[in-house]
Amino acid sequence: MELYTPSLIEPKWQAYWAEHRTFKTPEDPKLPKKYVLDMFPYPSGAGLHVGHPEGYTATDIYCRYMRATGHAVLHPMGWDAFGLPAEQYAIQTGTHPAVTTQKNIATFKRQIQALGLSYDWDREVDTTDPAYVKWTQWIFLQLFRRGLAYQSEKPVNWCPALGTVLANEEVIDGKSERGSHPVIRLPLRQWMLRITAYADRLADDLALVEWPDSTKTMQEEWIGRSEGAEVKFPLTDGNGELEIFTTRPDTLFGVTFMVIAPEHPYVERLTTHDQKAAVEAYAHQAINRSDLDRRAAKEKTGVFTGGFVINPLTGVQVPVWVADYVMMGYGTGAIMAVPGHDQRDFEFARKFGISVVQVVSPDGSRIPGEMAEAMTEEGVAVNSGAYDGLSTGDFKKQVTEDLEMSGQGKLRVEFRLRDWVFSRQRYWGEPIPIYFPVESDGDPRTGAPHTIRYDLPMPVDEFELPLCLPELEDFNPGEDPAGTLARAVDWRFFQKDGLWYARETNTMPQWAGSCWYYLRFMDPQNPEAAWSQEAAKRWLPVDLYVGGAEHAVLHLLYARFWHKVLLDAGHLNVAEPFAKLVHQGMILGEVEYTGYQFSGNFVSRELIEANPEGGFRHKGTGDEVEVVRVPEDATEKKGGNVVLKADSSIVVDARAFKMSKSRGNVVNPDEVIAAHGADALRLYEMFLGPLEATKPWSTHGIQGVSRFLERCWNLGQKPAWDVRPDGELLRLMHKTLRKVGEDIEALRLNTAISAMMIYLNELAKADPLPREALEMLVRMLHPFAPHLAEELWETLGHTPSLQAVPWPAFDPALCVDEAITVVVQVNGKVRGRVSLPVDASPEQRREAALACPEAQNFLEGKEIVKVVVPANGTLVSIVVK
RNA sequence: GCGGGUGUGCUGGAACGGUAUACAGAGCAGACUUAAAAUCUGCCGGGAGUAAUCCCUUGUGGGUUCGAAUCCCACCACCCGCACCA
Repeated sequence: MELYTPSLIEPKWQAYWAEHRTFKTPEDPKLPKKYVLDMFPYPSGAGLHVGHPEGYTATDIYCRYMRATGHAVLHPMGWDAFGLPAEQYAIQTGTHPAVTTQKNIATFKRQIQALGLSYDWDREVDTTDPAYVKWTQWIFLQLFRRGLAYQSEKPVNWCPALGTVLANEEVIDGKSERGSHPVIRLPLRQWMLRITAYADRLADDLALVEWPDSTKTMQEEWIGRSEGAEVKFPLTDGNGELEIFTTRPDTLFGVTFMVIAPEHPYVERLTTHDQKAAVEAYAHQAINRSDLDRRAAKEKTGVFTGGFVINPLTGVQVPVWVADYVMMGYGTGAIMAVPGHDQRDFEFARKFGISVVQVVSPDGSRIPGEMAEAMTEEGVAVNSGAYDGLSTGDFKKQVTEDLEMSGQGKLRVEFRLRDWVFSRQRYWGEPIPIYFPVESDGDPRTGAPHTIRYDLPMPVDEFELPLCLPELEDFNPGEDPAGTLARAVDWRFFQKDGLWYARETNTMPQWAGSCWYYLRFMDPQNPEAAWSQEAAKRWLPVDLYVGGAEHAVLHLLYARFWHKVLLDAGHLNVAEPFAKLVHQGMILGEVEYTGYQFSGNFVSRELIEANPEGGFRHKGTGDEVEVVRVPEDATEKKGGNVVLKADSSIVVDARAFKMSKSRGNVVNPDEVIAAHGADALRLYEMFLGPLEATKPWSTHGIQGVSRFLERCWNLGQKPAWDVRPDGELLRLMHKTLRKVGEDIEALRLNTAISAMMIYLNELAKADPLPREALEMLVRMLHPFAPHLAEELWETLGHTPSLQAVPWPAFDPALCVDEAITVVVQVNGKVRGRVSLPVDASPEQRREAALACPEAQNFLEGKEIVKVVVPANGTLVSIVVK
């Protein structure tokens, strides 16, 4: 008998599929379509990770099943290939990022192909390919023409030493996280995309898609729609008014002060002479604090401006303060403060001794004396003049109408979502296809004095696209905030009709390419357009999109935004790009056991706490303790804890961690394939648990599926006979067919595999082995372990490919057992079982249950109160007293 | 702090409100073998009992129900997201 040797059969079938274009997307328009998409990877230098094949295998199984059930399947793969690591590597080594990128793509592609994934490789796209960049830039121009791409001078964290803009997370105490270089808040010219113009539709249309609720919620919260009122508070000098936004206009009678952001344009106007020095010092200090610092501050800070405004409803003069808990970027950058009913305002009032007034009550009664805490819930108005007694909801509606009538306010909807900063001062990204006139006395390339008119952006003509990156020797960002490309003067400056122009030197962020790759896949080679109308009509929306939850907001929100813009521009026909979304869970490293030691002696887990400065310490003594790895076989489970075998009073930690290079717990798919084969890796990752769950990898666990595949192989080598399967085996075969099909459709791949294992266990006992029953196993196994299935199919005397064989149908009549076992419960406890024919009536079940001998002991001498016979249940419940 | 999720044998996990622990892994025992590996067979939540059998068990405590891992309430632990958003 031949041995199961994955290393022989897997390359054979991979070559067969490639040669025969087995997974080419069918053109036949009569077939129902399925567009199944994986989030394409960034081809990093580290190569594929076992996390990648998880989602890819799930969609592969789904696609192979869908092809076998008569669907035209579009299942493409490509590369999200612009990005920082290749550029960092270029800075260090001088290797052009394009070279590194192509090398990494080749590795990724080899690894993905070694998994036997059924992609239509004729549709491969690479975001760095000029033929792709051309259309990314074309989409940018669509945005620009529609006024959705604009420039702004937004203050950003600029680090001159590192020559780049840093994210807020990368700035600690005003210094760069790496190297502690000073970071300054610099207003830098940036390209922005007006995603806020689509905020409403991005929130509303979440109702149209079948996505995990958690992801929908995250997007909703990110967009942060809130309805409220804009209210105008006139300045006491009669010279204008301070506009605020509030979601609680019903608390207008409780306003005891106002707060404006340090950046607010009215700061100067409202500040009195006496307060000028204090306000200026505070504002200067606050503006230079990074957002992170501002957030980390526990205590409220602020300064009184000396100025007052008038409450439009009460006519009372209200003092105006400057405080950094109010931000310029949201609403109007100014608030009415109601300390009685807002936690932040309450804290501020407490600190600065401002009075607190109650204007909402749970039941209409007033709290005697000072309020001890802010009451933020809704209720009934008190202390609010003519509005007293109104519920919060009615009050809001009424007062908003009243303010609108008198021109003092109006309904307003605010979003937390901000416009998208779309430019990067980096090399390895798509150039933004914009140029500007240059006022110059000579050749600006040779240093002639010149002024770039950034206020007059001009789009590059479409026929000139793609606008490619210039060649550079040095990829270092340098000190010029205009970006790396500013140094490529021959590329940057050009002459047209005797006038000088300068190209935009910022590039697009990595998100750009991934915003529309699913569209290019529909028509990837089209030289005339980014995609054809026919392709869009045929394939959109994506029916199933599988990828990590880490993209829940950013990528998925950006892509939806571009999609809607392109829809409005008439290039698309469906409102949402991704009809159904599934996040595969993370695969963690192998479980690790860690103990804590102080001067060589183990200390039990419960005596340890995290040290605020990092590391761990003894709770009692405060001594720093050492974290040590403990081998698994030195531990055992006791009670709810894992303890040392040597000393069961020492509790240790047992948990799995995210795979990371630094932890050294990364599992390399190449090694797993070499040891067990791609089919085993595929099957193992699917068998591990539900697709969406976070699961730890276990080296032992792969043995189980490996054995299963081997047993399938061995069975396939045994002589099969042309006898019809019958009896229990036949019924099990049909039940398994049904379950496997249903489970694949619902992506419950772990339970589909266990159903096949059960079927195999039964099939292996059959003697003689019925050919049909064996062939069904091979056909069911095909989406999961395609190499093995193709090989067995050929061994059984069939012509490849198994992919062309339709999915076998099950017979519902054979999916039920011949006899049913009815469980007899007495007072909710199982007391016996009776066997009855399938078609036994409820009355027969009831009688049989009451006659059940084992149950008699529990019925004797008792009064039967009730007998429950559930409609389609295999159970009878007897209640006695 | 707010929002969401998860909690089941030694481990990964299974279970339309209806026989909890399917299917695997690890472990133990046996067969085959000179031996080991591989393979095959059996056992495998805890407790009591010679046994038939009984009692307990799905993070903890309540509730709804003939019946709860599943539904409801409170709490605990862990994970993820957001975090002065007016």
